[in-house]
Amino acid sequence: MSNVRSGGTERSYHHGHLREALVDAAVSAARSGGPEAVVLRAATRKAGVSAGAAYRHFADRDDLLRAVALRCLDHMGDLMERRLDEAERLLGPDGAWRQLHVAGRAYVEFAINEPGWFHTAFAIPVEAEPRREGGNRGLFQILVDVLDQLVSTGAITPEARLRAEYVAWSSVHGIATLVTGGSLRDLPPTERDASIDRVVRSVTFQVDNVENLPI
Amino acid sequence: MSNVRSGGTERSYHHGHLREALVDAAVSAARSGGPEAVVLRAATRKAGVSAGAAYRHFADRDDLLRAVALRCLDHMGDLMERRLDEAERLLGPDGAWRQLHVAGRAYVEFAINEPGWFHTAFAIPVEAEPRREGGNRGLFQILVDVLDQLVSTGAITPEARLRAEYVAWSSVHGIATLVTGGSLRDLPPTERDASIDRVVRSVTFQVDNVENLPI
DNA sequence: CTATGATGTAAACGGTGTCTACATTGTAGG
DNA sequence: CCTACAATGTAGACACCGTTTACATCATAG
Repeated sequence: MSNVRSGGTERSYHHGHLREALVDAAVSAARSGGPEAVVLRAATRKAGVSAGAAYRHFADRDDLLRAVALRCLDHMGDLMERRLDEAERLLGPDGAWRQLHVAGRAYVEFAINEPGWFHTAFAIPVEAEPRREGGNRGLFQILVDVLDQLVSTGAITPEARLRAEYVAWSSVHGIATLVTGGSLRDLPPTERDASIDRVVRSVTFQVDNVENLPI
Repeated sequence: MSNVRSGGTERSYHHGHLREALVDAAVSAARSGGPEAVVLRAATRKAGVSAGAAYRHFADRDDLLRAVALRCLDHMGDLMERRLDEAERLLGPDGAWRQLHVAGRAYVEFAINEPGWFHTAFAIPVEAEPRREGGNRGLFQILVDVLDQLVSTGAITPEARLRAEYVAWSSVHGIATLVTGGSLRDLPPTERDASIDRVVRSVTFQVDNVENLPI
């Protein structure tokens, strides 16, 4: 069990932490190259192990990709938790609205600063809600909590709360994907940021209003 | 020039319409398999031609993928034009709002009925606005036109028009990707449809309101 | 009718995911 | 303490992929 000495490259026949080593390598590759950069053989090479060894820990490439996607989602959740913590915590409806806004901005911030990880996070479907390893609640749960607070502070009615997660998530996820590699990928940065701001702000109206449709 | 007789499989040394044949094959594969199913060698095989022949018409695989993506975007534009034509054409603001709604629904309808094509359409960046081959205006232009009508009919103010394409597109594109293969991929169909409806309807408020933000 | 450019072929290269038969090792039970 | 077994890693193969190169065939302009 004591073969992976930090500082020495020697290792016995068994690696010891191969699974993590493979995920580490793949996550690092995905950071710059996105999901396409998650390649089994490259990961085993970086871990100093033969190609077949990977199959002792993953069923196939998609299985590795899923593990990598989970890590990316974790990083994303971490940033969102951090941004929510940093935001001064107003009480009442204004505070709840502010949280929704901060969460949305953090989502897009992550996508822009870590496009490789962002695209990898959504490159493959991942089980509904596998137990979080890290300390964060997970993207969807964060959103749910924020929206619930909107109701409990009286900012919106329970009717408006219905399916509000889909509405909010769609907007933010949409602008994030369009702006990072999507059709809006080469908007001038200032125009890009203004658009993001406009979208994130407009989520308010999507969530708030629920009647009086002109159609 | 007369070697590809419909009905006979014989063909002379030169194919005649190889480029189109390759795109056809790849588009057909993408329909069921998405962008991953666009593979050069498979396309050449289906066209009855050697692998290298593809490089007389495409610089590399991505070049073929781009051509396929263009065709997918075309199909998408066709559906949207059709749905807009079918919708009874009210005059004034109500008609303009209705057009926006119909366009949004058609976008998501295409994504759900042709997920392979939908994902392929956005799998690779395609030049800003390459001249449309087909009869349709292209996704972005359709959206722009619809939004412009919102202004000209007095449905919204010119200030609300600013960057409205990003707002509307984000919502619709977001729900479309989340629901087809994304994190919302296995929502029960009725819940899924209700969510889509909620999102598309809420675009109205995003576009309409532009002030009085609670934050 | 012939030279030339366009188009297709054959064969090879390195890379990939995946499988199978085998080698090594940690460890639980005698 | 030893040994059988389960876990883990290796070597080598297979089929497939994208891409390149040298060559073959053909349509057509002059």
